[in-house]
Amino acid sequence: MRYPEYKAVNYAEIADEILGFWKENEIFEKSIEVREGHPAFNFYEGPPSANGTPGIHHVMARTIKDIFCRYKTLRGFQVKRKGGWDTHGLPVELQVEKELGITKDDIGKKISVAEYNQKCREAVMRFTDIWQDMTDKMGYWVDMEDPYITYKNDYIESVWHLLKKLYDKGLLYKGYTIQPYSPAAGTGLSSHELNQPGCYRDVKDTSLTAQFKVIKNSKSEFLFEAANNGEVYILAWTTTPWTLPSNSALTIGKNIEYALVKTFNPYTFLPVNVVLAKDLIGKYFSEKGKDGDFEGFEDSDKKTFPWQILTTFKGSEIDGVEYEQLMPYVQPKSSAFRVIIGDFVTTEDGTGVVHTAPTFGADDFRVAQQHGIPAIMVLDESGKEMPLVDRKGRFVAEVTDFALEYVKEAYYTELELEAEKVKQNRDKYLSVDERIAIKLKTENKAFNVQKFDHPYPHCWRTDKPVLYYPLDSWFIRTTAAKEKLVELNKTINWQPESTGTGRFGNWLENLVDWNLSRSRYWGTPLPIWRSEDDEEVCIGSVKELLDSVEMAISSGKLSAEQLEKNKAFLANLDTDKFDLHRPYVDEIYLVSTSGKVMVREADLIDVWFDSGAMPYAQWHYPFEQNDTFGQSYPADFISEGVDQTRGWFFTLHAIAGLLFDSVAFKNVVSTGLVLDKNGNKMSKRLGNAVDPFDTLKKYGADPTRWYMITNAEPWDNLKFNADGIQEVQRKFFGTLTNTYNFFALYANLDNYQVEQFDRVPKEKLSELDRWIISKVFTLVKEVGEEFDAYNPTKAGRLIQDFVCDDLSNWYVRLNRRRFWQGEMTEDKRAAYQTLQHCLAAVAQLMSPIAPFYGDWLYKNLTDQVREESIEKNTPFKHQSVHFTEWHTYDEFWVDAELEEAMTLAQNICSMVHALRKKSSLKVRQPLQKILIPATSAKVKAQIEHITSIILSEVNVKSVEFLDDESGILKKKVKANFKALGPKFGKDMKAVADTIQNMNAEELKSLEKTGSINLNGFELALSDVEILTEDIPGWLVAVEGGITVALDINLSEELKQEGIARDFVNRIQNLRKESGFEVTDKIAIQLENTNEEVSKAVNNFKSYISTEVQALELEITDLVSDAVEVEMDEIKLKVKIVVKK
RNA sequence: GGGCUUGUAGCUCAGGUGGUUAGAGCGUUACACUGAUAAUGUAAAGGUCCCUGGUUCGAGUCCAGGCAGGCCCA
Repeated sequence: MRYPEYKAVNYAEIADEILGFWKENEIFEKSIEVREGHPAFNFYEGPPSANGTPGIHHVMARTIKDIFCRYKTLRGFQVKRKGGWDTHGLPVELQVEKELGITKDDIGKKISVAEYNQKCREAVMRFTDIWQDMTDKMGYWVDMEDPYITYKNDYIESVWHLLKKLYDKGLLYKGYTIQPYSPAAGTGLSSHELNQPGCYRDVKDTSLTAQFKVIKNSKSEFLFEAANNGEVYILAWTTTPWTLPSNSALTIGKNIEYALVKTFNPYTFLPVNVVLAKDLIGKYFSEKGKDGDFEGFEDSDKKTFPWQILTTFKGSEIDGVEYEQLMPYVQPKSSAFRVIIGDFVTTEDGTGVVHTAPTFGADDFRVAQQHGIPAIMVLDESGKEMPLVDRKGRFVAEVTDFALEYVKEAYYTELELEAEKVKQNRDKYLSVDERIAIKLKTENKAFNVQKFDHPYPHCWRTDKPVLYYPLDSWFIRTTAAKEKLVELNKTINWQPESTGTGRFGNWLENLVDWNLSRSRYWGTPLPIWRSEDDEEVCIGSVKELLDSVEMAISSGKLSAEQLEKNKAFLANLDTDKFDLHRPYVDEIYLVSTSGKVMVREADLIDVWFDSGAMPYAQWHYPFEQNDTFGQSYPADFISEGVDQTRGWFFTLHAIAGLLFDSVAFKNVVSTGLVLDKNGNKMSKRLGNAVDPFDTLKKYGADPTRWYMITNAEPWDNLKFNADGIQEVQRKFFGTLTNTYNFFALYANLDNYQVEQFDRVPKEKLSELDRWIISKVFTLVKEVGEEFDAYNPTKAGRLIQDFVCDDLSNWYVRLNRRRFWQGEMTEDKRAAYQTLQHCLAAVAQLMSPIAPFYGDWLYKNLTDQVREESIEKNTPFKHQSVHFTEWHTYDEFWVDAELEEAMTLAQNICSMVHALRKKSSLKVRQPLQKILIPATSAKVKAQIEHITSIILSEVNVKSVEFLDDESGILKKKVKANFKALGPKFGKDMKAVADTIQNMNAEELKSLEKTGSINLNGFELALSDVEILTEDIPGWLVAVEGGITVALDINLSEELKQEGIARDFVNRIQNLRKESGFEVTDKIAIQLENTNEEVSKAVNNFKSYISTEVQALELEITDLVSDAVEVEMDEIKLKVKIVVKK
């Protein structure tokens, strides 16, 4: 047997078998070797973290990566893919803490930093085996033998090198971010700590709506005009009045509707004009006072405040309007006090205007930075900038009225409160907030003051309220390169495009500096050492570090203990204890040029920097393998989830743009989420997560991959439903396997072997052969285009449609006879060659998506000619489909006319089937003819080409064309709106009516001359569609401009043939039931029970005999041991025996 | 709250540049085929194209505003 035949296939077993073949023969390694010397296609693997087990979404993500790497290999590129592991970061720490039952506070107490980090190091690689296993089983090719690992010293060294380069360019600096801070504990809190239960508590604070006085200039003029040159104020609300001395901007929403309202200040009763969001007017003004009496207010009881809307406008119209500083204790360094636009402004409470103090709010800080607004700062005793509140939570001396007072009452002890009360000379202590409110009220700067209940975060250690406070942080000055990053992004091919222009593009447009600092333990340490006098050094390599340590040791400036620590560090050099992590690097003491001791800045860096550094650090650039780096940079292709847009995609882009003036990747596919079948997010907690191993085992990798890719475009979310995989199995893989089996069955019987040289020439192929080959070439072209455009979904769907519709359902079905009948003729060889060609092409085209099955199919088809092919250097010389070169595209074989004609044939057959159905004429009953009105010479010619196909498919004797002159045709005319639209526009209805009512004469004239003028409309032939229909006495179907009429009259001859065919059918069934071999010859005896049947059998004796391979066919009066067979209403008695 | 994205048949999805009758597969129902047969074919039923406005002779498609789901950010 040349071609393996399969009874039932199990796709998981195929995958296992091929996986074994790959491993044994090192197919992956060879797929790279065979492209040695070819151009490289660079792929970067985004490192997963192995501290958790892989999920089904990883199968999805990795399938995408695999597809394009395999595709590019087929296209002749060498595609190296180095794997990697992301090993640092908070999730690892949290996992370790959970396992050890400790919290961050215990680190350094219950467990040493060294032990803790050791635990992290172990935990993070714990599941690598499982990952490896999944990688194998899903058929993802990536080099896991020699992956990059972000915690390795070499990797860290490369990261340090990059940081140093940034430092040298002045792009790495120490600044601050606004973080939750507990003045009582003197420490910052992570958002994780803030989310502990019980941290948010309801408190009653003084809330204040302040009046910010607008300065009149060109931007604000329209407000003053509307206010008749009265004073204009912008209202802004805050629950933290103590931040008002630090105000430097007002933030509004660009699309929010604001109003200018004329009224009186409720405390000073002075006339004012105030700006606030229109939707919030109801919160400040009573309905009673609307358009009230302004004149009489002075003399009224002043309980009802009249108000009136003077004008309304969008936020964008007051963008940039300037105002006077509200509490001018400290002046900013540059121009401030402007209205700016922010995306976080709401109209849920307040005034729709946010008082912005960059030192005390994260939003405030960000939006101020984006708009170049300075923070209000003072200098401390050492000359460093600090906010108006110190680290203990007290106002600085410059805020004279409240100097050294705590901004929150809760920070005072009982005793201190008592003392303050005395100092204030009041019955009751009034908080800073309350006294600020009083002060502003008297200055005509407060519009509303009231108590306000709201949840506020508290420190879990001290139970005292938290402040949002600027804390030291290291930053990368990404804003300095914003323009460049935006420009570079425009050269990247994003799939889908909207992620690049929208999500990523907008992110770049609103870029803020990258906060690199993390106050943690397990991560890449920031390689910066600082002295107390702010002398600092950034270390860019291990050698530099060692040199610096040596210098420090010999400087004589270190204490005995420091000296000892340094020596201990050096002692570990060249041992496996040498480690660039904490705590070891913390125990290194360097000495500055001026002779001061420098200690390491305690921060770790953002893990995203680790992964963004992989193009360089994976090769230990620039310390090793600089050539490899150079050749593999930048990446041609990367792919990760869309959630990485601001993660890995950004960090790759930022580092490349800042340091290398380059993109890091040229093409990127961002993939959507894998949801459960109901569209819910998968989570282990909810138990709706799909286990990838179960899925791969149950359905096989190929159908799973195929399903994921063809069901939805990868950037859409996928509703994962295993039923869908089953459908793919049945529909696509089942059909393809059947088609192969069909080929194998007959090829083996005929002893047919793939012919690579002696191809039957094109002109000797049948129409169907030429058609399917034309289809294959078209398919090759289109699939290639889709893969090139990084759209695997469309590629897969094209392949699937070809296999199911064109190859199996049309080509094979219509050609079965050629395979099973007769000797090996040229025509039969042509059929084998054609089918083999199609199957081999499909094996290759599908192999990027279904790598196991593609290889399996390829091997089944070609293993037998491997040696000969190697000898003669032909395409099938390759051991695996993954080494082959992409199917050539040759116009010579493409015949668009024929493809069109065949579509016509398919439509006509479908219509005839429908007609038969209507009159219950089964296909076995031959009919005399079909009539097709030939509306054009072209259609007629096309149909003539494929007549025989139609006739045999629908079992009709002949096709006749009807031409115009016959007079049988009734024509109908329809408007062609597409053509008429541009010509007649508004008159469309009238024109359509005119066309509808055209009479036969007019239509004839239009057809003859090509134009006609009706009701003043000049119509061309192309402006209408002419249809024919209704042929009296015939069954007629009309579809897409083609009309088919079926003659349903049955002659005696046709009836008999129908019976003969039925008879053949029953005999074939009998053969099969009796278990005869396909090749067995038989003898038939039929009992003469029905005259009509006997007559038909007699008349069609030779036809029947050929069909059922009967050597004898006898009709007798009595057949012993006959079997009873039903044929419609007739009961037959027949007997068949094998005849040797 | 902002950015991006999705919404078409019971389910999963197609529907360049607007064109009057919106398609496919699965599922359902009916029928057919029976030398690919634990396959296969044909047909039918099934639609408020998320909603409301607008532009247009004409909107699933373009515009505006909503609603609902998702992701990221806050």
